[in-house]
Amino acid sequence: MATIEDVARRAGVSQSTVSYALSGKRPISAATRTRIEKAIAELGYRAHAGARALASARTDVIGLMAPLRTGVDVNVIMQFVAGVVTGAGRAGYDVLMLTQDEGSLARVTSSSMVDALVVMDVEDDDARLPALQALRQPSVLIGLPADPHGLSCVDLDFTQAGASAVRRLLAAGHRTVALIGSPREVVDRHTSYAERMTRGFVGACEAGGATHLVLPTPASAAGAVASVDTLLAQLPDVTGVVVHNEVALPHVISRFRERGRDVPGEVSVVAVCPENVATSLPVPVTSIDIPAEGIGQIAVDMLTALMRDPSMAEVRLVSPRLTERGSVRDLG
Amino acid sequence: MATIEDVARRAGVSQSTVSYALSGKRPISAATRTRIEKAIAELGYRAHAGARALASARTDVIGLMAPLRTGVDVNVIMQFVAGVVTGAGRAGYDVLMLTQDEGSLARVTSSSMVDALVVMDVEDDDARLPALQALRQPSVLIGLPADPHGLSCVDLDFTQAGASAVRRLLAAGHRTVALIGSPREVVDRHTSYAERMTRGFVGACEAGGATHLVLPTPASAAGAVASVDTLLAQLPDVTGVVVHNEVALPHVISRFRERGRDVPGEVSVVAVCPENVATSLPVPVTSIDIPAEGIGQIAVDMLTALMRDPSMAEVRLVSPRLTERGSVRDLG
DNA sequence: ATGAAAGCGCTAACAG
DNA sequence: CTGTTAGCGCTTTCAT
Repeated sequence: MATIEDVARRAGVSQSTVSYALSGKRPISAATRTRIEKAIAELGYRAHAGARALASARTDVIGLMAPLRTGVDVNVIMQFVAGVVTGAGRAGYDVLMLTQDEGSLARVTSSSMVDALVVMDVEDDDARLPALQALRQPSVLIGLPADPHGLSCVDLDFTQAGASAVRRLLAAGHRTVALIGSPREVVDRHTSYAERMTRGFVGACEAGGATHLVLPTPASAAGAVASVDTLLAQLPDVTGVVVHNEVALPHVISRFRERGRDVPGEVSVVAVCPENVATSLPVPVTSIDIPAEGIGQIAVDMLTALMRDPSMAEVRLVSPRLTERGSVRDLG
Repeated sequence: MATIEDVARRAGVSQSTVSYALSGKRPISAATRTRIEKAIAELGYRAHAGARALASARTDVIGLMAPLRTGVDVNVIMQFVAGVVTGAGRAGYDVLMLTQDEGSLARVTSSSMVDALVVMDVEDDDARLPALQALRQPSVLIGLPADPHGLSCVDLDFTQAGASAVRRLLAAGHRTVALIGSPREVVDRHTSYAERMTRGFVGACEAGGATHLVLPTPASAAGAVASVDTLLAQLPDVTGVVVHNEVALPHVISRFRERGRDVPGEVSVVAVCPENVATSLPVPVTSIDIPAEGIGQIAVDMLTALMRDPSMAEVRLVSPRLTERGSVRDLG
């Protein structure tokens, strides 16, 4: 591998001139710049990342802690990851994947492997928050803990999403509604989005005087079937359902039909899921989009802002937008 | 951040002694070792990754090129990624996520950001192969190109899987069968697993004298419905179906039922998908498991072997295993 | 506008 | 068993 010294020699300049030509941190005459660029091209030179990191105390790498575990919706996760990776690429960063364990956080930060962190799957009272806050490197959470500890956060406003879905059903005249939500294990570890979704749902139901039921549901066809059956047993006159469980969604709809309740004839459905899921079902479903890829990119933007100015911490909640696709029937 | 020199001073030894104590590359007396460990603990010392990489020419980072694009099955992808990340963690490596573009490959290798590479979503005649082969860093492909170019490869033996699924149906007396396969765009770019699956399927059908049809199918409910309808139109007396499309699978089954063909009463199904997908459907499905996570880990094992001895290149095809779950009916 | 040179923190030869 | 020291390749002052 060619070094910066090889380039300098070939271009007939000093190392520092090459370095400055590369970084643009001081003016270089057009003639010199041309010779340097030529030498770089001829040698196929690329700065050694380790050497650069050692000298500059920057790695241009972002750590990404993503839940590679079950229960969470892999499809949504992948979209977040894709957003972070492409956003990072655009900003000149690479992405180091970290596992969920506490140890990897300390390891990559204290060995200076990463300049910053994106943390997903945040719990309401997340154990990692104090550690993150104490770090030299800035971090952005995808999710919203009960107490952000001064950390930057970004997420869809799930409270609003839950409320908005309910209000859509109420406006259509529905008075008995249910939430088919995240799997029990996700709820049990107080994952931020599940809590907020439930709060928004319940709050709007109570405000609107609607009879309601919340059903944590496994991310599987069998789980969806079981939840629908439970729902029909406990709330036989249910007419409106909010589904915040991408895997269950199609099976929820087909189970209602198997049980003789047409969608949207007898039961109206509002989903909270990525747009591509809502549109690729046999029947298009009215939904609130989870703009996962966009949020991933916003997370990176916030991170670069923080690296420029560490005082820029903020909480950003993306407002939900409901798209009509005809799966809600007006009882009016 | 504490440096190795801080540790050395505090322990009353030289830098190199600390370094050797850490690497275990030469014997250290118990007493010294204890003092060093104490100093490390007290200072919370961690070696600077960049400095280490510069001095040792190793980063302990593996690059992972995964398809964050549509068409491929995100669920399966995530399982591969999870396998690579956990396998890497176990072997003492971190994982750098790379996007699919040609450029990122050259960038991370020539700047010495990674020691080795795992490449997913390999196409039959993949454009990246010559570049990979020319690299200083070893690489392992998940998938099997037409010509491996001397590179290491690992994958499920999809040819066998396709053949085995067909033979199961033939053994049960089925004579008219179809393959509901990967999306058109995946097939069109000659993705290795899709090609091999089709070959195995068609080969076994021809060998067994079965009437057959191959239907590339979008990874969506709507796509599944369309494929079933097409199938019933073109091959009305079909009795056996092989499904190699995880997203479509549940919708294929329910569409058959909607069209009056019970599964497995009228139509038998063999799926090729991860085990958790086959078992979490309303009706368990006889399937050939794609051991994605295991293959990801094997890829890392092969990589560490290659780093020890670059001449260890090999192609490993994991033999498919069919698990009965009752979705194939014996026609006697 | 350019050069010389001092580190950045670690590893691994070389020397005992 | 331990210490001394020469780099690894780059960035960035300090000079000019």
